[in-house]
Parts: sequence; C-alpha cells; structure tokens
Amino acid sequence: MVELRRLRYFVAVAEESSFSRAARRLHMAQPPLSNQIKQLEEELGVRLFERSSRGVHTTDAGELLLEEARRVFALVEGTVNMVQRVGHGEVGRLTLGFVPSASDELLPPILSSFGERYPDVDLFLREMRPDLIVQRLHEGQIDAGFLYLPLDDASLDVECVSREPLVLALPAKHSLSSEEQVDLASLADEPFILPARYRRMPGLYGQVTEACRQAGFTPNAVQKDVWLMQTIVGLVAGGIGVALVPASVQNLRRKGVVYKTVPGLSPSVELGVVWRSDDRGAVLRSFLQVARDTPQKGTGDPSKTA
Amino acid sequence: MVELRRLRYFVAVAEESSFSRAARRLHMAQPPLSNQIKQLEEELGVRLFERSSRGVHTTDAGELLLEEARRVFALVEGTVNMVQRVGHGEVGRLTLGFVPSASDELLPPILSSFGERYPDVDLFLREMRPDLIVQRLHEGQIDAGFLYLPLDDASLDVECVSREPLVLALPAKHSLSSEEQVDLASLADEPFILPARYRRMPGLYGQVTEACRQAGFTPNAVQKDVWLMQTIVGLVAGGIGVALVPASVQNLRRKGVVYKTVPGLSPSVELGVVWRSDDRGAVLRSFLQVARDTPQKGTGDPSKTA
DNA sequence: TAAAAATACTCCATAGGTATTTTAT
DNA sequence: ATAAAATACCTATGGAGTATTTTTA
Repeated sequence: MVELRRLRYFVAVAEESSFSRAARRLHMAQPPLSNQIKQLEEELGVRLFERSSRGVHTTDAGELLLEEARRVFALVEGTVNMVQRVGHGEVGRLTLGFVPSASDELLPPILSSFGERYPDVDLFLREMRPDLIVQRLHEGQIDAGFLYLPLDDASLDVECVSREPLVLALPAKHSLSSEEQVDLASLADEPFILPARYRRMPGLYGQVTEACRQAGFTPNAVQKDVWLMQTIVGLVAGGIGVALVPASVQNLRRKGVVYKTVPGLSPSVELGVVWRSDDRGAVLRSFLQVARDTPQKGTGDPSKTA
Repeated sequence: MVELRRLRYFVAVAEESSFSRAARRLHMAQPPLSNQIKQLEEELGVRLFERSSRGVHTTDAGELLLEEARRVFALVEGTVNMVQRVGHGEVGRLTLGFVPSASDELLPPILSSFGERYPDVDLFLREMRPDLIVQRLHEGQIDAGFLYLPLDDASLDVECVSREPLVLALPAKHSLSSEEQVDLASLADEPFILPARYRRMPGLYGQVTEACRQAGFTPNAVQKDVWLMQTIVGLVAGGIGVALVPASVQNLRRKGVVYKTVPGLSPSVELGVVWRSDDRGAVLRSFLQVARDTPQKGTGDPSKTA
C-alpha cells in the first residue's frame, strides 16, 4: 500500500535531484531515504529515478508521479483544512428556533457577532412557540432555541443569556398611572392580562404568577394565554386590564400605555438558550460560546420608562 | 503528518458505522483500530465520530472527511495506474530515425505490431542518414535508429533485426544478364556503383567492398557515395555500371535491371536498431522487445528475382 | 447484562541511524 | 580522488495483538 510518507520522500528527492540533499531537507540520513525510494519503486514496479554518481534525475514515470503527487498533497492539505474548519464549527449550518420576544433585543447582537466571526455558517431562523421549540429540538429540526426559562427537560441543556425585571404595564388613564412606582400588592384586585402557558414550561406565565403569589395574591385573569407581548400591550392600551411584562417590552412605546417599575420584584425574567445535551456539534458549540460572550445592553433600563 | 493508512481506517469505520465490523473488514483487531482513529482525530484536532455503545456515526467533519478521503484514494489509485503504465512503457512518446531502406520491409511490421500493443505511445518517425542517426541519438533528439551494421560506438547499443544477402544488380542488356547466377570474381573489371560511406560506419559500403575483397578484387568505382538504393538501381538501369545491393531491393522491379544471386556471399547485410546504452526508458525497452519479437518475412527471397 | 468501544500492556515490523562499500567522474 | 548512492547492520518508534475494563442501552 502506497503511503504518503513515501510520496513526500519521493517529491523531495525529485525536487532536489539528489538523495543527499533531499535527506538533509527531510532531516533524516541518506541511506534510509534511499531505502524508502527503493521500496516505493518496488511496490509500484516502476523505476522512478535514473541514478548516477552526480545526482539523480526522474524517469518519465517519475516525472508523472511528481506532478500527480503534488496534486495529491494539495488535495489532502485542502481536505485537512476543510475538515478542521468544519470540526471547529467555522463552516456548516445552524437552525434556530426562538420566541418572538427574543428577536427584540437578545438575538440581534448575538446573530450579528456570530455572523461576523463565522461567515461560512449558514443560519436559519424560525420564529415559534416555546413548546414547539422543545419538540423540534427533540426531532432534530432545530439545533438550538431561545425561550423563557425555566425549562425542565433532562435531555436538554439550558443556559440563561438575558435577565431582566418585570415591569408593570398600565392603561394611561388608570388611577395609578401618575405614581412614581407601584407596589405589586396594590394590584391584587386589578384585572390581569396573562401570557400564554405551556405544558411543563412555566416561562413568563410562571414568573408573573410567582411574583403575584409572593405579593400575597393570585392574579385575577381577565384575559389569558396571550401569545405576543405586542398583543398584551394592545389589550392594556384598550383598558382591558394591567400586565406584568419583561422590561424590554417598554421599547413598544404604545400610546395609552405607561410602564411602572415595581419594587421588590426579586425573580427576574430569564431568556435562555436550549439545545440537546447530546449534541456535540461544533457549529452549535461555537454558537453557544458567542451567545455567552455577547454582552446584552441593559435592557429594561427604568430610565426609559415612559 | 496524516497518512493514507489512517484515512483508509477512517473510511472503513465510517462505512461500517462500527469499529468492530471495520476491524474485521480490515483484518485487524478492534483496539488498534480505535487507537488509530483516536490518533487521526488528535492530529486533525477534530472529533470525527460520535461514539455510543450501539455503534458509531460520523460528525459533520467526519462526513466531509469521508467524501474527501474517497476523492484522495481515487486520485492516488489513478496516479499509481498511470505511473505504472508509463513505467512499463505503455504510454509516452518515441522518436525513431531510420535510413530509407528500413522503411521498405523492416519497419512496417514492427511499427504496426507496436502500435497495436501500445496504442498510447506516440510514434515520431524521421528518415535520415545513418551518421545523423548516431548524432541525433547522442543529442537525445531520437530514441532509437535503424541503420546498416556494423556500428562502432561504445555508448550505443546495437541489435540486428534483419539479415539479408547481397544480390547483384545488372543492366538488362549486360552480357551476364542471361546467366542463372553470377560469380562475384567475374565482376572484377566491371564498373561498380558504390553506396555512400560514413565516418566510423562501414555499413553497406563495408559489406560490398568486403565481399569484393574476399572475391579477390577491389571494386572499380564508376560512381560512389550514392545515398538511395533507388538511385543506385536507376544508375544500373542506365547502364552506368553494376551494383551489389541488399536482396530486398529486388522489390524495386525497375525496367532495365535484372537481379542475380551471387553464390558464396557469406557476409550478409544486416539492418539493426541502435539506442543509447544508458537509456533505460521503458517505452524504448518495450519498442526494442517488439522489434525483436516481430518476425521478418524472408526478405530478398531468391524466388522473387526478376 | 450484553455488546461495543476504550484502556493497558506486550511484541514485533519497519522506519531511521551509523559504518562501510561501491560506483562513476 | 572525490562525491554520491548503495549495502549491511543495528536501534527504536509506533503499529498491531491480547487481556481487561468501561460504558450505555
């Protein structure tokens, strides 16, 4: 079986037109080099060099082999590079699922810095409900997802990438809209608009109800299972009720809605990445690293409260 | 340095999706195979397989390597074939020099059988004087030549490929033209047409004069240094004189010329191949073998005498 | 627990080194 | 006489085998 080592030796000898010089270039002694070439000639059944005491020169067959061997090395070298790039997650494809909220402030900087660092990775983005994210992850349809934590699934790994407080969204004409800040307990009897809840995924719904529980009441749901923040804010503007929403929602400066910071809201709302624990895909790993390293600007800064 | 052995092992494992099965296919034990793959992964710095207790499957990088490795093997295999074909003289080019006489009966069967056996060798044919054949050989302009023997050149090898007797060419109206055969001695006073002679190359000229010397006379040259047999025969037809020519010249059945066998002409005229002793070219070797193996039909058969 | 891969060791084939001879200029 | 390649012989790296442990379905 012809091996690349022999071909490398052959090329060196052919290029140097001398066993001694080639041996020097290869950092080895001349006799073993002669041996290797001899064995190469034997296994090909072809004489590759015409020997003389004043150096050597290739036969026709040797000349051909020289050209082809260079081709082989170029191919092998290119292959190694490609494989390493793919192996290190620099090339490939990545499909992401995400809840719409993630596209407001969280995803853009991550995607942009990932696209910069790994220009040869094709990104596919799919907006979807958090329960579908989990399902599609298991099906292998997506490589990672962004959704509200926590998430309880043993075969999925989760990491928090953004933490923001809840803020209160009030109709502008609400009696409390003139206050500096509003105590959560004072909302015990207010009609609440609650976000959607999904099986085994407390998510935002869990955060809101937990906050109310700690304030000593169970929210009085006038409307529930609202999927989009945008819709919640719309309902608030319509005076249907009040809502606790992630601070970044304040960016939707909708007319008829005012946002109030709520003191003592300890449990922050967390958005996180999810992926299959057994997925060792290099592209995924690279993406997760970028997601970790991308700083999130202080979303939901109270100074932005309108 | 990545070696083909490792790649072969890798392909086997990838194709079998199992170390054990691959090891069986490779006629080796499983542990060293695991080792080799491990080392390949280490030297690439890339994980190639996802292992599990129920077999293995390739990573993205492994998938790419599988495709590329197959490419590499195809290229290497093709290269080996090509090199062997060239090395065995089945592909290439060959340039021949020859004296015109060689193209009468000697060359055609050789060229045809060579062309049949080695269709991928390009043949280049150059008609030239014998002294030029020697010179061009030394210059490397031609690979082999066909000329009249003997030839005295230490750096050239010679082999006889055709042997034919001399016959006498007489003007039709010559007094001896009615004889069955003509004794050479009876031509002692005849005007002779002698072929060309070249430095250090007795050739046909040598054969003719030697024949006369053995018959006890020196030919009386009425015309000498005639290059082409055709010309000699023409001069004979013109009654200028007589000539001793190789038997195959009888094929030129020129009006006004009769050919007579001459008894006791021991030294036969020899046409031979010449090549550089130090030329180990495989194409040349193949050609020489064909030249040796190609049977020459009985040239100069006396029955053809006109 | 059963099947497959990984680990630990042992051994040997062969790549590579050293000393020397051969060859051709 | 010199310079380079071939030969002969020795050493040692690493490839391959055997026995065993680890892992996961």
